[in-house]
Amino acid sequence: MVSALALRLDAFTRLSSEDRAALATISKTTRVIAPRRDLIREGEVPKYVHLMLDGWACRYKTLPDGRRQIVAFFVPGDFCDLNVYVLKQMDHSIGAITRLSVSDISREDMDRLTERYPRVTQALWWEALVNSAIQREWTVNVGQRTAYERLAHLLLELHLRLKTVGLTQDGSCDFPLTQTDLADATGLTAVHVNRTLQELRRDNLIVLERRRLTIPDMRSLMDAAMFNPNYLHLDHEGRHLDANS
Amino acid sequence: MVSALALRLDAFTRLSSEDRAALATISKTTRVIAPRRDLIREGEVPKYVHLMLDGWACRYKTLPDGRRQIVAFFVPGDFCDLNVYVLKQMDHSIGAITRLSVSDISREDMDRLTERYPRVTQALWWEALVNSAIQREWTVNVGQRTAYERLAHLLLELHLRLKTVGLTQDGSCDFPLTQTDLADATGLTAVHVNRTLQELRRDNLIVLERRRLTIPDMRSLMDAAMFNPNYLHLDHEGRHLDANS
DNA sequence: CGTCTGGTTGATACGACTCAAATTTGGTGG
DNA sequence: CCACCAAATTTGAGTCGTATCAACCAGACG
Repeated sequence: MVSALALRLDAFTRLSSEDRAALATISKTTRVIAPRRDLIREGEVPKYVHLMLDGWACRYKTLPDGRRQIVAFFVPGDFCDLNVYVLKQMDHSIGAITRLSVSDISREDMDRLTERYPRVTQALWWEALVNSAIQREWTVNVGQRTAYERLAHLLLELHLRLKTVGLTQDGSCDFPLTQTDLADATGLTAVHVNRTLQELRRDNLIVLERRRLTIPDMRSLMDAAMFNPNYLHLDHEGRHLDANS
Repeated sequence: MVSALALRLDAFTRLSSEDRAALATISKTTRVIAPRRDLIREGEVPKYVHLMLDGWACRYKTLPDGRRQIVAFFVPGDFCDLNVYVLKQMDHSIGAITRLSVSDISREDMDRLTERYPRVTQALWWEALVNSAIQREWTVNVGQRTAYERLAHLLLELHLRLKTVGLTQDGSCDFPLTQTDLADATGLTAVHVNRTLQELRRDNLIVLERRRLTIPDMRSLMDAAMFNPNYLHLDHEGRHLDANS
């Protein structure tokens, strides 16, 4: 049995069999979290790197008066918190969207790995830098795009990310986010998200019902969203999937 | 003469004299860039890590129709592009705000350093993770805060960051951004930035004139902005400055 | 001095928000 | 299998924050 960690890292750097053997020795603990529960909260001290095995989660921040912004979504295969490396305390929370299964990797295990296996370090850098790039694109999204473009962009990003981990079937994928989740992620209200999704449906850009998203025509949705996939940096060695089609 | 790189890294990890000696052997080339010129553009291949020695710069992204979002500001002491490490091409551009002087560090020099000096690696991780944290806060800023809070928050962040590198005098600092820059960074229009700055002035929260910013009362401005400095992670070893007062 | 960039002001328009209620969906227990 | 409930979605009406467009002004600079 190949560890989930190895599977993940293998996607973007070429691990040697020695690398893979080393990886198999760690990340044995799998934890299950109920939907809508927090994995960790702002202010707490991070102890583990979390590797998402199944389910969706989000990173979010709240303002003193209760306003909430989701700043990232996590889907299976994502690393949750490289912060453990250096930062003393969490500046945000991580919450489960669906029922979640995660693998907790201790700081010690991480250190042991990276000291000995440069490719693992390389992979972690990739993960951190791509996450930064995604975060930048989100800033652009809420800063410049209209509600219509913004939602189109977010749906596309999630679909593409799911595709790279094999979680799409033709143009469709599971989509457990509520309209309130989408609102918190885009900086819109749930009411406006609702009306805007209706527009996207009317224009035949998306089919979204019963927790399932279908994108009938990737090209048109990309145009509507002004979506440029370059920020996902899918063009690294070890990546076999194509961002388009 | 201590290299700029050493000075920077020393701020958040404790470098040994051996570390410092190694650092002195690199980063000798200093480059000067004219104001409002680009250092590097989206689509180009990153070749160097840039260390900002003097002046201000910004990271920005543009949409096909010309809309522009500034996603980060760089002040002296900041690293511009750790991307060189793994990513194949730039997904954004970096432009000079003022006349700039930067130190270009080649990928090879970086690799040589990090392989031999773990503390340097540690420092780079810190840099990358804090940049991510700042990016998240920017997403919150444009996603949730009103124009008034948003500008207050941005001005505070920049002031605090300048303070940590010794570029403030009591409550004031140089402030070369135009209202158009502020607009691009906050997702507002220049006109609205103008009116909102007037409000902040009227409320005695800021003095901003002739490229100089003064914050008469840090506490009140922080309240107005709902500013929580935790995301800047100033509480690491090696950091002597206090975030408050 | 004329030109240019950055800042300021006014009038008007619109995208997104608010509040409130109705409807649908999905899960649960009898 | 149906009744019930809570959560999620949808609809409507009215408001507001911010955008737009168009001048105008001030200082910097050649």
